[in-house]
Amino acid sequence: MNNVEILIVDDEVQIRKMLFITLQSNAYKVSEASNAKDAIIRAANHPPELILLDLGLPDENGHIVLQKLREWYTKPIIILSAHSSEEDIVKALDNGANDYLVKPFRTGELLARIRSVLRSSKLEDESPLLKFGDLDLDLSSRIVRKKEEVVKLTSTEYALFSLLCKNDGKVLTHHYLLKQIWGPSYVNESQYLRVFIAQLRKKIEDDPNRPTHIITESGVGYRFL
Amino acid sequence: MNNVEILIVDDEVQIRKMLFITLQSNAYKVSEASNAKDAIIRAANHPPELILLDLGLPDENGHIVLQKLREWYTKPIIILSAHSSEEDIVKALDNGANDYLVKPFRTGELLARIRSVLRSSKLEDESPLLKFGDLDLDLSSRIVRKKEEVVKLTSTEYALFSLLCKNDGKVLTHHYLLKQIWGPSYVNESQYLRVFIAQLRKKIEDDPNRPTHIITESGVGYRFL
DNA sequence: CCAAATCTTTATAAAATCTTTACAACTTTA
DNA sequence: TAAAGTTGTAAAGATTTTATAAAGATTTGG
Repeated sequence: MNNVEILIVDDEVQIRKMLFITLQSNAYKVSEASNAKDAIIRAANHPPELILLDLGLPDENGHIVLQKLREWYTKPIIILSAHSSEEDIVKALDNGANDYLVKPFRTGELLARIRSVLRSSKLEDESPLLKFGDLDLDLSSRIVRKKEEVVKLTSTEYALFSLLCKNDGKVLTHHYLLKQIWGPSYVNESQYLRVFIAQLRKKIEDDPNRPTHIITESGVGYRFL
Repeated sequence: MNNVEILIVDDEVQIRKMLFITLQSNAYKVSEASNAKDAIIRAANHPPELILLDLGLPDENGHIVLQKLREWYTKPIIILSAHSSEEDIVKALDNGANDYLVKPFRTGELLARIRSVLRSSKLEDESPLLKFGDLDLDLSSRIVRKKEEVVKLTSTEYALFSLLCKNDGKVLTHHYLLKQIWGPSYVNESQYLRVFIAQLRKKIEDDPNRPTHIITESGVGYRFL
């Protein structure tokens, strides 16, 4: 489950069911509405990341529903419609729809279009943040924190630290670390590693003499916890 | 003329001509490329607001062209293709295309889809006033203030400053900054960056010798706070 | 066209980082 | 537990990277 919620708005039960299964099996969180009124209430109460909107609703014209939603809802809306007339398509897009798919559509294409609009609507919300006890590593902004305090690392120290973090729990061999950080021709320069591990421990361990994060596996390599 | 520039990439002269007329009569500024190489050069030299990309180019596979563009080009790309297979559509959308239209398409729909992607791409970078301590940046009027006083920046200085502001907190690499500000062929001219960073610091830092806003990440790049 | 502004290039100083050395401390193994 | 092998640490030296000023080249605006 990637925690992205999608609201399906369609009056036909079979289509809702089909969409529900498709989306859920692709790790989306799904909610449903079968008419315009319900759709607007649900969207308002618990705004989803994306709305799939059928234009042919029983209680209100789909274009009106779209306009009402767009008065305040800024996230993507994809139209699903049985009508393929240019007039409908242009009107929907100009009313703020992000995409328009004509029924029947191919599920692969629907999923790709969902990924596409979600991608471009994604501002900066998710920065992959790794947490290890009192240590945080933000990969996108390249920031390491210890107890909320930013720790200043040189580029080599950061490369080593992030590599250890990305493989937390695993033992990384000297050979592997040297190859990844310094390159294949440095695989025998174990002393580099010792110097940099010591520097890292000084910066991130409470007591560098009794490390709890960077563990030595004698004769093999290091492990990050 | 609304000053929005669109780059048409298609090898067929008739289609280019048709698109040119359609777009120009709808107040877009239009440039053209008839092959992959030319397209990439044009997009790099003078990045348009949107690219219409035909997948069937003579000199290179369209999907590859799309990938190459997406390495650095962040604005919308709409694919125009004679192929309607689900495989092509999904692949293009997952490679970063914002929309996919199958030829022959209706011009009204094309224009509506152009408006749609331009609209959502505009939403992203519109946060009128950015504030960072004693610094203000108004993106729409291009005005920078330090303690209410307007700071006069040259266009290159402004480009650099606003790029840093828009990514505050993150480390931006030399490579990235050079590519964004000066273009892909300047990625090794690190000295430019040093000169302009120094000029910016003179203008916006209280003490340029002890910068608090533009932070050097040695060996990597710069970070704005 | 000229003058001012801006950008590019060069030179050099300063700072930060990396590499190497020497030796101390720890682990493993017999 | 002693010897051998491995790892840790500090600090000096070497190298790389960055900062800055200023001169030359180019562009821009009047």
